[in-house]
Amino acid sequence: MNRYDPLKIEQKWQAKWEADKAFKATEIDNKPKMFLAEMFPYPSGAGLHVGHVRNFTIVDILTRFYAQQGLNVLRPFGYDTFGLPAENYAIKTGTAPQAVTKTNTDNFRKQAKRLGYYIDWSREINTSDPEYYKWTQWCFLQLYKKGLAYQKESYQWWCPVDQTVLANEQVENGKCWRCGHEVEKKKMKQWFFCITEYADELLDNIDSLEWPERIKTMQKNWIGRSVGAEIDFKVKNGRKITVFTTRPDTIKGATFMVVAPEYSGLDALLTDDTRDAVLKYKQTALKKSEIERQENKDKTGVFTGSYAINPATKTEIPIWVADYVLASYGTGAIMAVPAMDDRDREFAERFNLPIVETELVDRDLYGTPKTTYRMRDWLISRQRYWGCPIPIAYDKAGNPHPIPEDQLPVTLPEIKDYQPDQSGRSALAKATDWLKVKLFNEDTGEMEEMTRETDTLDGYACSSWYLWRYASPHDRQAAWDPEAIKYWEPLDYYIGGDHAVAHLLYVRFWCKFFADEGYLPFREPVKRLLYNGYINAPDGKKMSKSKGNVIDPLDVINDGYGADTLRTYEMFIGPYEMDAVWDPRSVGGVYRFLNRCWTLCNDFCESKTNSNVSSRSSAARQRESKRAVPVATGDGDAGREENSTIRHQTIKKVTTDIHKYQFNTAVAALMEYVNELYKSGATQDDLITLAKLLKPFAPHLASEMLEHLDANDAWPTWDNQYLTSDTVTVVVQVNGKLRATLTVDAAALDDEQKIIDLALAEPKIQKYTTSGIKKTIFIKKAKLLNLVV
RNA sequence: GGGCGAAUGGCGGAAUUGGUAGACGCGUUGGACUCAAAAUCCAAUGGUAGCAAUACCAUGAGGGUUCGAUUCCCUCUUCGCCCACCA
Repeated sequence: MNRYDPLKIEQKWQAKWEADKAFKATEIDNKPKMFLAEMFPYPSGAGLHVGHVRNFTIVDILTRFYAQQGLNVLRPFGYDTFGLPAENYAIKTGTAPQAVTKTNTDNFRKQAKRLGYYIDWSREINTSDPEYYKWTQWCFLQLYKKGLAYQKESYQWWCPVDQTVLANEQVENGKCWRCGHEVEKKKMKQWFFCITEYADELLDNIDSLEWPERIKTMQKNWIGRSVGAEIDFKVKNGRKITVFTTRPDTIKGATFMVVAPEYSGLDALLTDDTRDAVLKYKQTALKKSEIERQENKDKTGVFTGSYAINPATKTEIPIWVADYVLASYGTGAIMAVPAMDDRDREFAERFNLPIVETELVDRDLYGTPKTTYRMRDWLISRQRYWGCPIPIAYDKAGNPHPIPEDQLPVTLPEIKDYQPDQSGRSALAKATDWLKVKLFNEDTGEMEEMTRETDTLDGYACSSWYLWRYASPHDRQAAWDPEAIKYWEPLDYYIGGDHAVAHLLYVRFWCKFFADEGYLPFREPVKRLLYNGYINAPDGKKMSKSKGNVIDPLDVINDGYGADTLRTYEMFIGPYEMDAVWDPRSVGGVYRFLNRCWTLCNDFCESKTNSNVSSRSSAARQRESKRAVPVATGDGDAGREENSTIRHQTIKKVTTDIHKYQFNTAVAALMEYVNELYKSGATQDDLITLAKLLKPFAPHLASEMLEHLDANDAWPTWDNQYLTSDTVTVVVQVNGKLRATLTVDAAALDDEQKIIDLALAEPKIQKYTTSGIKKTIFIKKAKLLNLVV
């Protein structure tokens, strides 16, 4: 007898898949397509972790499920390789990020193959490959041409450790998302993408997406649309202050105004008496870290010395400066209505400002309707080396000029010292030869030596279009091929457990932009999004190197469990969208299940061979009769009809569960099936069905079984006629409590009176019905009778 | 402070257009096989009482609707996530 040897089986099939290029998608086909992808990983030096395996396995199950159903499936793979970890490693060790990236992607590829994933390896992409980032730069230039990539000088989040600015989305609780250090505000000229241009559409389309509600809500919160009005307040010195408010109807209660410390018109409001105090306040406010602002919400502020006229009441109201008003939201100035707004009231009470009850006026009486958003434009400059160079150069006057498209890519120069220079610029500033570029200056009409931009693009820019690159990953003529796009896109399934807001918002933004430019025939890039939960360590805590509680998936495989057990276990661990805790002992349970599948198949094949040999020794026969696993053979076998029911039940359960992404209960159904086959004996049909249903989860073992059984992997279908049985169990309740069950012919369900009579004939029921029956309730669908006494 | 979600045996989790609560797995206990162990196989396994049939209790707590509630409604507790001085 052959033991289940996962390592041997998996090696065999992985070699075969590799040699056959088994998972290559058909380019463009008449067949219906199915395009699936995980959120491509950042290939760290540590290799795949169990979270990757959970994510990739969900994609793999759906991919294989649809492949077995005969669809033309595309499941490519890629690496998000630009970013700080590789660069910081380069600074520390002097190893080029290019080399580190090569090592890490090679390792990721090897490990993904070791897990048996259905990946079209001919479509691998890598964001730091010049062939790829050439087109990232092309995308930038399209946005630039339309004025949606622009430069602006303003206060930005700056991480002093990583020496770079950060997008709003990359500041978490006042700290850098990468290194965790507190961020500061720094006034800098930076590049932005004008995502706010699409704010309304990004918000309005959310409801139409087949995405988890949680993610949709997070995106809505992030965009944060407020509908209100802008109102001009005349200042006594002849200027005006425009405020944004969602409650223009409360204007009569506006008893003072407040501007942010960074408010651009602040200086003009100051008087000689107030100037020193206000400037001192401004300085303190700018130095305050985000953390400090969050911890101390006591209102602070100072009077500017100026007054404005409330256009509704015509009264003079004082203008204050306070840091509870944000420069970056609305106009950076507010009308304060302490009678209506808690923050204004708190401020008024703190500084003894008047609070007057207000009667409401018509919303449009004093202002013009205006909508603002919480979302800001996307800051894309990074003062780092290991990123996609921004294809811009500056002339002598400092004006930016785009690098012509035919000169792309602007490749990263190879350098020796990756440390950013101390002036707040990336290490690229030190690549003196690379910095110089001769370009035609359209302003002067002459060729001119210009200086390249030394900022690189936020990594999120590189991942904002890779889903379209997958359609034609090696296209040298264009970022993506319109014909391939038309066939494959949009993405049918996108699966991940991170990037709920930033990445998923950016991809949607670029999609709408390129749709407007005529490059994409759709406005939403991702039809269905699945968001899987984390896997925590056996101690219930988050896995981390420092805590020493990391489970390495490759260790699990190499300990002898194999990839099939690892994959199936991670699906069985719980609902895919919930966080889960790794339980080493439960891994063994899944291994036992696969072992039982193997044993059933192996015993069946052996007994089939043996039954053709008439000269079996009686000892061999005796040995066999002691074996606990019965094997049903031949069409006339008694177990056959019985198995048809559970076989078809299992097909239905597994198929519908996969459609509902309930992978854990699909595995449970397969376990039940195997348990039943152990009891009643397995026919060839049973085993083929089992292998086919098992294949998305444990593809190596299932392939081996199908080979032994001489069968293909076409997804089985169920026949409803096998799902009904001749007899049914009817539940009999008294006052809603289970008191007895009846076994009756299925036909009897149509005869309510007969069921009642049968129930009343039961001694167990009679015990409870001596006082007479008030009412009977029979639910045919639930096969349930309730007697009310 | 606002929003969303969750709470079921010793553990992970099943089951909801309201209809047999605890599928499946882990763990535990007993047994078979073995010189022995591992592996494998079989059986039992929510709690309390009982030899048993069985009875009562039980889905975070308390109310409500209903013939019937893990499922629907109200109040509360705890935990998780998101947003948070956004005018």
